[in-house]
Amino acid sequence: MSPASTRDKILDAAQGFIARVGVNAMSYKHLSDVVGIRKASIHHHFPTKTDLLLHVVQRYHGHFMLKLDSIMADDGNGRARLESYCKVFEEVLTRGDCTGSCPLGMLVAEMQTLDPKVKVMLMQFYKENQHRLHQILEQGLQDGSLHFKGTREALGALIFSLLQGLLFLTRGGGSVQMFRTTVDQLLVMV
Amino acid sequence: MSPASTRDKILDAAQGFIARVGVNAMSYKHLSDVVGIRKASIHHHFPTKTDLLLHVVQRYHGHFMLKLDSIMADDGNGRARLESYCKVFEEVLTRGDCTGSCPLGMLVAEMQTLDPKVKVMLMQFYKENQHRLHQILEQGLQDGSLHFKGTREALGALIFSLLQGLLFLTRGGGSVQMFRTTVDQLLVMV
DNA sequence: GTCTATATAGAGATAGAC
DNA sequence: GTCTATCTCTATATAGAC
Repeated sequence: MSPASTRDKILDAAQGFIARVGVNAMSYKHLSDVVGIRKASIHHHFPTKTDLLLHVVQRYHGHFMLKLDSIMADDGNGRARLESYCKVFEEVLTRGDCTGSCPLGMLVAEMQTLDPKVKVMLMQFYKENQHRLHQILEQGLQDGSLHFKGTREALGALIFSLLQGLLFLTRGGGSVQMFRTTVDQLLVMV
Repeated sequence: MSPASTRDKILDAAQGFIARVGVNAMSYKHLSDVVGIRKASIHHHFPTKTDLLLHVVQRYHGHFMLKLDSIMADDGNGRARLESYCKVFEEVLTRGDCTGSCPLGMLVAEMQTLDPKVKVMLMQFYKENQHRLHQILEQGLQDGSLHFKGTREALGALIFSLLQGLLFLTRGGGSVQMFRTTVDQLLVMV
């Protein structure tokens, strides 16, 4: 891996804390301890917590969408793409120390305490996920690899809610195995 | 409604804050403002935040299970009971100022920052929900009102994750309507 | 049970030297 | 860019009077 800049180290640390304990339990002191520089130096890179948050969200959003775009570019029918989509969420769980969830999901949970600018970005994340899911589900209907009653919209909302909920609950005593089992259950139902 | 004791008012206020903003964004000052007594008086009833948390969880757990038990006592087939089960979650959303989610779901999200005693109670809540769901799904299979592939366990985990995830995401720009639509989608798939 | 007052620690943030 | 030092505010929690 390429040597990360201090700025990136801070973003990495912040993203990890948010995923594990949430924004409101993360402090500049915590970041300072992990990154190895003083609090004031963190403030040099990100003057306020909202600044930091905006950049964490933006970066994560970008990386996540790149992954989804690569799924959409792959060969494969709708079902294969839906499986890949779920796999992206599983990787969120298995990467790192396995205690985290999706940092943006965590921020949605704490949304009432955030700057409106962050809220807007979080809603955009939701919207773009829905868009990709609609495409995948539509394709699956067309190529006959997916079968379901109801609308793409409703099933898309169901799938995204399920995956985010799973990430939350898995940390409460759950395991990657439980995550997989539940996703498999979804896949036998479509 | 019966006149609530100060103790109950504190628990009500705490539960509301947890559901809306989480434990880590809730302070004794906030509670003091809502209940109308001083911080020190809150400490008289609940010396530490963990004490308060334990009682909030215990009370909510009790009330929730009473509701589920009344569902299990009603007449009705498996499908009707599953609909009632989902309705209990919808009521969490529509009650009060509509910005909250399940306080225990929120605590699960913040689990890494909590006292181990609270964690144990949260896992118990999950376990008992799973137990009720297994019963409902089994009954639905027996009486022919529900049809699904896979196991009761996997579908139970899916349903609970979905409902908790929905409560989280609905607050991020969602509505009760979206909650209902998604639950309806679940119900046409079983 | 509720109050005032206080202790102690930590938060986010800024000024200015190097 | 990083540091020391400091400001201001808020957090949890306790002591002791009424």
